[in-house]
Amino acid sequence: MKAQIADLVTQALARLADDGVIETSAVSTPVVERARDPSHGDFATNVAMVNSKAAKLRPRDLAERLVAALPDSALVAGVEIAGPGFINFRLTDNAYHALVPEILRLGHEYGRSRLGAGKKVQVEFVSANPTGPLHVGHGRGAAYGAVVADLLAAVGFDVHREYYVNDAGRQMDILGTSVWLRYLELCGEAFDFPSNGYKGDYVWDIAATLHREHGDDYRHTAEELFAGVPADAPQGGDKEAHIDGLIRRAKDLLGDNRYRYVFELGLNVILDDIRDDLSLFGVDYQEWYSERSLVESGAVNKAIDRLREAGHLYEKGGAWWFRSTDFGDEKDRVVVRDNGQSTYFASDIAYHMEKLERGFDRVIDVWGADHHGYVPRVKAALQAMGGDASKLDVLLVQFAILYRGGEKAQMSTRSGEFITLRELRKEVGRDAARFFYVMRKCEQHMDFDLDLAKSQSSDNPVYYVQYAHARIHAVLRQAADKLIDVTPSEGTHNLDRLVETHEIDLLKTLSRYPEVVETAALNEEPHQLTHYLRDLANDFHTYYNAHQFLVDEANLRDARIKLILATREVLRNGLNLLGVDAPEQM
RNA sequence: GCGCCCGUAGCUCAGCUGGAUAGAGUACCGCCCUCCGAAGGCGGGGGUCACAGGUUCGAAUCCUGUCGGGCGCGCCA
Repeated sequence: MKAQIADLVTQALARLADDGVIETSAVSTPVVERARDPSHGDFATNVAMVNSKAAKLRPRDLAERLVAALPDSALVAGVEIAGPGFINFRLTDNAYHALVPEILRLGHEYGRSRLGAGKKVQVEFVSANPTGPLHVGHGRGAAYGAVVADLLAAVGFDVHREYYVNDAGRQMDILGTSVWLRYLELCGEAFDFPSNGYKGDYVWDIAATLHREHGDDYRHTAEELFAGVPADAPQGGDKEAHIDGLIRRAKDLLGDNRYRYVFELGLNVILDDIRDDLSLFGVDYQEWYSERSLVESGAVNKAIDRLREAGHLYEKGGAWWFRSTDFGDEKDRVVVRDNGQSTYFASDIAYHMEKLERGFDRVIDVWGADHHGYVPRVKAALQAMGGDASKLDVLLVQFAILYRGGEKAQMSTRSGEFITLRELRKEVGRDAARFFYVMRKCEQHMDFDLDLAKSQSSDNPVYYVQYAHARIHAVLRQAADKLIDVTPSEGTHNLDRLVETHEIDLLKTLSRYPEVVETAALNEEPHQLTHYLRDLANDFHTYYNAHQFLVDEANLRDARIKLILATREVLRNGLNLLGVDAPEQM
């Protein structure tokens, strides 16, 4: 609808250009916006003000010339010049009526477009280390990334959702060793658990599985275990040196195969849990990309060699450094440690290079805001390797602070650990969690009110929107009870009966939906959709209160039923994009 | 100290990338079910857009500085 108005303006501009009033080259593409104030009509454009200099006319004079040059359109009921030179368009009711059969015909396609023209976009999100269950901090990134991906798909991009699995590296060794240590405790060995080990209950669970299935096969004595290991922090030592020592002992005592078995047991159990958790949260991926596969395929070493050959590496203190400061980073970064191990950053260089090589037109990373300092070095590496760093966009998601009873609730009361995503889902439900997480723009710190998310009242925006959908179904059920046929008539039949203010307002809101999806997608702003759906639900509830739908007069009833069926369609489409259920009953 | 993000109604937040008189929800007060679900609707009060400059026809929005809050500045990931 907006595009149709913009088209009229473009034609008017072209006419003026033909007449030599303005130079074609100077004409900027017209910006047509929804009028904020109803008294300004439905759409407004500022072209006259923007182009007044190029036309050497005062804005209002140019506006008059433009209005005179506008082609006739059945959509437009009136055009006015207002304020400093705005051109306001008022549409006919018929223009809105025509929308209803279009929405009913398009169904779940209404709001979708081919704007993205099938361009390949990768969205990588969550990518939490598989060293424990997802907690609520990951939840926002999960919900946000999933909706951004779905929005991009809705406007015609070819979207590839990916989870980068950090299954290599020191943290995973710490996990594997933690599992083995808990296993040894189950075998009856007594010792102090390392202060830097993973202490969550889930580690016990994995260890118990190992013990149940393999008895004492993996047992070694505590004395063997701690032989030559530096002291832990509580004993006046260093916790990092202590855990590294234990990892070394685990590898030595178990040998490659058995160590790997324990390591993979821990990895697989946790990864399965994460997959399951995300799937129940309505988050699905096309690919789970393994960091270890990058290491084992040699891609990481290849990336390092490539940087070295291009002269971007230097040796200092036994380590290899990437001169990222050449590309705007604050300081240089280590890619190979003095012990010969490549860093996480080295894997990430290889990974991001590989993303570009896979042929994505655009690569989106969704990261927690605490990683923001990491962005310049990744972009620096891509540049250094000759990649197009502008294809990479990193979207930073701020933390969500949970509140319960007005108090901060970051810790789980039971375990004393961070509240898991699973616990959140159980407490407030998937729909509320998904909706709340994307209600705010990502760079905004968010207060997540658990009590509100749980409440089944109009205060709760999720219920408010879902209720509008359920209410429409209640009307249809009511019609069925009264044996009223609600099959909509063809095309625009009877729609000229929709003349009430509430009806036109609702139609206008319905017409906005494709624009909302488009801007929400292109700006990666799911919150625009949540706000829109609240508006739409509000328009519907207001209408519902003001007018009866199942009236005796068949033609009017048909028109109203068609309108609420169209409303149902848009509510459902919008909620679907958010990963929220559209219930028929509540 | 340096870098990134954020300061808008009592509270939680929008504000369509520079437009017209700054908007919602919530909370507070007052109304509305003989009527399709009151999980709803209507009305009311409430603002120095943190502060100070600058850019221009026009600034909550852009630039600079100050103040306040969050995060980051590892041979961790």
